[in-house]
Amino acid sequence: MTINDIARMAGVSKGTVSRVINHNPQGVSEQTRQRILELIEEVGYIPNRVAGSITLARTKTIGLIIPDIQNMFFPQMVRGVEDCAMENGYTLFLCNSDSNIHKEQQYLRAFLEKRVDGILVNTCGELEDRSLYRSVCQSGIPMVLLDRKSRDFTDKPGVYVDNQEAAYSGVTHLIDTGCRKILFLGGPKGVYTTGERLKGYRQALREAEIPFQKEYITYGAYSTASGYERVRHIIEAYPETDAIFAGADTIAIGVLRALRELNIPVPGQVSVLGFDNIMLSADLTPTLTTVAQPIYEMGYRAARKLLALIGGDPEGAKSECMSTTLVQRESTRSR
Amino acid sequence: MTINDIARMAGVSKGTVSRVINHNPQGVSEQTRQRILELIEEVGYIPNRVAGSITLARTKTIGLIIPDIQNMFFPQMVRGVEDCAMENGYTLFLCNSDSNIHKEQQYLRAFLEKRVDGILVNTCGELEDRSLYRSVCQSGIPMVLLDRKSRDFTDKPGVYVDNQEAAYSGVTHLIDTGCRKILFLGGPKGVYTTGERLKGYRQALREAEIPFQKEYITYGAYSTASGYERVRHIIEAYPETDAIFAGADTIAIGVLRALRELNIPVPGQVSVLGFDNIMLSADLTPTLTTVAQPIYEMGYRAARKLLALIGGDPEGAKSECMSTTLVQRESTRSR
DNA sequence: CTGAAAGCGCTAACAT
DNA sequence: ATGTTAGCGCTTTCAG
Repeated sequence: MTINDIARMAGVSKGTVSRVINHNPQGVSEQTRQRILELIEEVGYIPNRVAGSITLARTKTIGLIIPDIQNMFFPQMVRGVEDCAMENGYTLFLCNSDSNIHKEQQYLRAFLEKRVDGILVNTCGELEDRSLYRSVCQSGIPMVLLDRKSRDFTDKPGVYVDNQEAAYSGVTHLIDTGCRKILFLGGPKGVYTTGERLKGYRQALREAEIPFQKEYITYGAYSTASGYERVRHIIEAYPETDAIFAGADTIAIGVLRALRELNIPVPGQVSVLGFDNIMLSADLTPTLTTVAQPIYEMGYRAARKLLALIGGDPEGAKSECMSTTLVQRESTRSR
Repeated sequence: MTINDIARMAGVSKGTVSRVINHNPQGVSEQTRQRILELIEEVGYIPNRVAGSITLARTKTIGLIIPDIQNMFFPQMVRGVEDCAMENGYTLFLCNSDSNIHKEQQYLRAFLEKRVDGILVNTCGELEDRSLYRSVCQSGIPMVLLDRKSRDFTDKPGVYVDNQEAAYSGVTHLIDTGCRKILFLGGPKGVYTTGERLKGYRQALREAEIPFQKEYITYGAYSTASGYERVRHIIEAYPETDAIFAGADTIAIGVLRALRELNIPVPGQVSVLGFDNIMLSADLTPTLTTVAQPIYEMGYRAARKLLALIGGDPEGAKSECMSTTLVQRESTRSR
C-alpha cells in the first residue's frame, strides 16, 4: 500500500495525497482532505517516512550513545533526552558503548549511515579513527556532548556541570565536619569527570592545608562492585580513614555495603560522600550525602540544544554548565 | 557526496560501487574493490542507508517500548535487547510509554511509519485504537511481547516468566519460615504481572490453609515511593503483619526504608520479600530475599526471537517461558 | 566482471 | 486547488 494506491483510489494525484499526509495546511480543499483522510483510515495506509526522508534529507531521528544503561546514573539522563526528543517528534536511537572506543565508533558510523538528524554522546574519551572523526564533522550532522568533554570533539558544544567545583564543595563539607583522612574512590582513570573531581578534591585539601596523599587515591569502574571491592582492601591498609569520597553514587553504594559488613559505623567512624544524587541515594542505609547533579535536566537540555542546532539556531552552539548542590543526609556528620 | 560521485571519481558505474559498499562477495574483482574502498576512505564517503532501505524494504532497525527506563527493572532488560540487536547489526529505538496507552500507540505508529524491521513491547495493557492494531498486523512487521501479555495482541509470541508460580514459591517460603499475616503490595491494578503474582500469593495461602484477607492487598505504582507510602499506612492498620510481599524489588526498597524509619526490625518482626532480583537487591540493608527473574536474558531472548521472526524462522512464533528462582538473603528468616 | 536502466515511495517545484 | 514531473540515493535485474 503506497501513496499511489491511495491517490488512485481517491481519484486524485499523489501530490494531493502527499499534501494531506504531511498536514500541509494549504493547498488542498477541506473537502478532499476529509475524503482522503477517511480513505486512508479505512484502508489502513501508513505513510513510508523512510522514502520521504530521502528527499527531505531529515529522518526525525536522533542518536544517543552512553556507556551503559545499567549504570544507575544513565536512566534518568536518557529519559530527559527521550522526553525532549519525543515532544518534538523525534525518535531516539540508544546505544551502549561500554566506554569502548571501538563500539563508540561503530555506533557513530551507524548513525551517520542512517542519517540521524543529530547525535548526543557521553563519550568514553578519544577517538582513534581520525577518518571517522572527519566524517562526523564533514557530514554536518549536529552533535552535542553530554556530561563528559571529549578530547576529539573539542569544537562541539556540550552540557556539563563544573565537576571540580562540585567535588570541591563536597570535600569541603567533609573537612568542615572534622574529617582529615579522606579516601578518594574515583571512577576510571583517564575519564574526564574523574580527573575533574580529583582536582576538586585536591583543591579542598589544599585550602584546608591537609597534605595530599596519593595512596588515598584509587581508580575503578563506576560501579557498585568496584566500590565494594576497593573499600575492603584500602580500609585495611589505612585504618586511620575517617571519610570516603566516592566518585559516583553507584560506587558509594558498594562502599556502604562493605562498611556495613566490616561493622564500621557510618558516619560514626567514617563519613561517606557520593556524587550524582541518583534517585536511590535517599533510600540507602544510611541515606547518602552526595553532590547532586541535575541528571534528568542535563539530558533534557542537551537534547534541546541539539534540536536548536538542527533547527539552525546559533544558540545551540554554546556549551552550557549546570549547577550542582550538596545534599546532606545521614552518611556524613552534621556540623 | 553520493554513490554517483564515487562512481564517477573511480571511473566505474554506480552498480559496481553499490556492490562493494554492501560487501557483496562476488561480482567485482578484488582489484577494483580495493581501489574503490581506498577512494571511499580517502574522500570520506558514507553510504546513505535510508536510500537503500527503500528498495531493500528493511531498515536494520528495531523498536522497543517500555514503561519507563527509570524503573530499575528495565535497564537490564533493555541492555539485553540492545546487545542482541547490535550483535546482529540492528539499531534500537527506545521509547518510554509511562504505561500510557496513548503514548504507546503514538510510538507504535512512529515505528510503523519509520518502517522498523520489528517491534518489541512491554505493553501497558490494551490498545484503544483498533485501527492501529489492525495496521500493526497488516503491516506484517514482526512483534514480540516482553514480560507482560497483551489483551490485544493475543496472537503475538512473547517472552515471559510464570509469574504465578514464581510468586507462589516466594510466598511459600514466607509461610515456611513462620509468617502468617502477609501483606501483598502489588503493582498497578489491571497490569498482567500484578494479577498473576496475586494468584500465586493466593495459591500459597490456600495450600497452607491461611485465610485470604482482601484488606492485606494493595495496588500501586512499581516504584520506591509507592512502596514507602503504602507501608506507613498499612502497618498502622494491621500491626499484626509479619511479612510483606512486594510486587517488585523497586517497591521493596521503599518498604525497607519505611520499616527502618518505623524501627521495625527486618526480618525480626516482619520479613520482606521482593520480586525481580534487580542488581541492587544484594546491596540493600538488609539484603533482599527475592524471586529472581532472568531480566537481561529475557530482553536478549526476546530480541533473538524477534530477529528469528524477521528472518522468517518459524521458531520465532513460539512464546517462551523462562524460569525463576528464589534468592534467599537477609530480609526473610531462614528455616 | 561491469555497465545501463528501471524502479523503490515520496516530495517539491512548476504547471494548469 | 490539484495534477505532472523530475528527482532523492540506492539496489537490482538484465545485458554485454
